[in-house]
Amino acid sequence: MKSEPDVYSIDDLIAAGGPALWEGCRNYTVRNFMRDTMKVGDLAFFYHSNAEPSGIVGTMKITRTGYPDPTQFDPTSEYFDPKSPVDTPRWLAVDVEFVEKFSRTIPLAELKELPGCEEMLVTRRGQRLSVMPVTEQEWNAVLGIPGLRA
DNA sequence: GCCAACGTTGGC
DNA sequence: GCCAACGTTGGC
Repeated sequence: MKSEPDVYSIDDLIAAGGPALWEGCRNYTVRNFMRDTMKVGDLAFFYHSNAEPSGIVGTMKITRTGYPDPTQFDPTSEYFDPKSPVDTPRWLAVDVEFVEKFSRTIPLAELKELPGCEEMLVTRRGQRLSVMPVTEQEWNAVLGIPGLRA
């Protein structure tokens, strides 16, 4: 799950001290992931995009899935969507809870070189989804990097 | 700041 | 329902 750290970083999630709304996704593929694929208890990587460097910074847990994103109905929110019907909300959100912050960022370039992550979606050229699935093999390959928990 | 990739919109 | 134009993402 990607977020620009200038907007919302893993430190912001830590500071939340508990489950936090993962809001503002306005892409139908991501919406469908939130609705159909993500389950309570699932683990996720926290990825900083548009960062220096961009990469994985830690992990979190999904604590609530696929419910209407309240920001779509909030005219004061930058994510307000006046075309979303109140009775059939167009956009969904999930709640996430901080699990772990790594000792360093794992940059995108390192992910591309990491054995077991050759097919990892986030490393694919042109891949712009803010939420995408990770295989167990990829998960284990990242967590197997020495020294992340130093 | 550039630009490739690709999702979305809207005319027809 | 096609597809060109447009907008956004996000690495570099």
